[in-house]
Amino acid sequence: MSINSNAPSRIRRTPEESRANILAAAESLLVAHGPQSLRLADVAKAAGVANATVLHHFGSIAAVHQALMERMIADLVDSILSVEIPADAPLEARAVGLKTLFDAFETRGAARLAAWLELTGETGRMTVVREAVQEVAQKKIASVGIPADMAEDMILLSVTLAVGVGLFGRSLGTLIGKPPERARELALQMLLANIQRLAG
Amino acid sequence: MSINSNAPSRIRRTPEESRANILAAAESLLVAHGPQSLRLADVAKAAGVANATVLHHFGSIAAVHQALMERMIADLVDSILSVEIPADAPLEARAVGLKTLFDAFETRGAARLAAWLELTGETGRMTVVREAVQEVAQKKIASVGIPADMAEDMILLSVTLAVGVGLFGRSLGTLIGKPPERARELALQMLLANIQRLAG
DNA sequence: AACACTACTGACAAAAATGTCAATAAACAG
DNA sequence: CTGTTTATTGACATTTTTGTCAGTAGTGTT
Repeated sequence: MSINSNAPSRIRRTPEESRANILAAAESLLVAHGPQSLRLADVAKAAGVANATVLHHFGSIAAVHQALMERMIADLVDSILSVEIPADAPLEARAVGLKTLFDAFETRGAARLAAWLELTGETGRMTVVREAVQEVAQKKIASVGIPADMAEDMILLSVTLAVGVGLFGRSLGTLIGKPPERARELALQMLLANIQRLAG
Repeated sequence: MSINSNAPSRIRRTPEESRANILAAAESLLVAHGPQSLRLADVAKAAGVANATVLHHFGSIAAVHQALMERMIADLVDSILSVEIPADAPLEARAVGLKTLFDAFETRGAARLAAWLELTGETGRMTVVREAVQEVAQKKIASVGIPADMAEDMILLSVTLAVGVGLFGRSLGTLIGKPPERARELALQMLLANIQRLAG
């Protein structure tokens, strides 16, 4: 009846794999249960390793938090920079680009990351995001003929709204008896109409 | 040299005063330093009482959290219900009403409360808000001639955006090199333009 | 096969946070 | 002034969470 009699009693990973595994577990905990569930024991359990293993790779639970913030911010910056706006089709193209940006922030993970950073006062960590946003504003949106200044305003507005939608859209929608995606729909409609009003 | 020789060495309050004092301290902690600073010792220190005093009045620190949520939600509901829309002046009146609603949620305290509830999964507590929102949608906005359905959409959108602004507006604005109030300005502009587009 | 390296772990120690309790003192009634 | 009530508190106990350490077990090398 012995199954896998020669299976290793421990999984041994490279340090990079281990760190990645632990951070992935922590991220899903953050998204599913909030920051208060990022305790050492919870993270270790979710990652399927012993408490001591987490400390072996990160030194402290606070270091896990920091690494998680940085990892999620890096992901966010990547998706911001992936915004592409073809130079030919004018208005629809802008809409698509802004929608990509919106999507990047409206992701449950990103919205919760932002809330976490804000509530813990770690806003300073997001300076990386600033550079990404400015690059998109200047190089990509401006190339379509919108002044960088106005582009930055649009992005500021989009991101604020996107995070709001990502954090509260679903629960707020169902709270007042609407389908969960309603807030998202309305937000995108308003945002696109706003582009037309300002730049159209 | 003895100053106030017969001053009481302890302050003795009524139970209601004590609870109010503690909750006020907790609220300012929440707004200034986030939910993770709502520890027993921190709350007691901020309120100027001993740890045991907090427990005497609330039984547990979790009960303090619950009471704080309920108090802040009640305040929020009050300010929602204070939305008044005079029946005569049509469009500007709608704008003023929506702005009041926006302000109620954009308050730093309310936005942080919402984020706190969301991150801790206590969304269910906000059913009281639902009733307030629906009352405003039906009785007050609808009386100006906008269908309750559309009014609810507008409110959903306003609240989502307002919370986003309240939470991230300032730090996000300064992050990308704008004045801190910029996000708020832009949000209100867009919201009002949206009213005109849909109902004007 | 023997060895070195180190990721991994359980058992334990330390620290932090929460909660208990008996004693104290403010307010008030008689 | 005396007694009763109870909000308040310091000292202590308990629980929770984090961190340490010495030993174990995979993986690659000789």
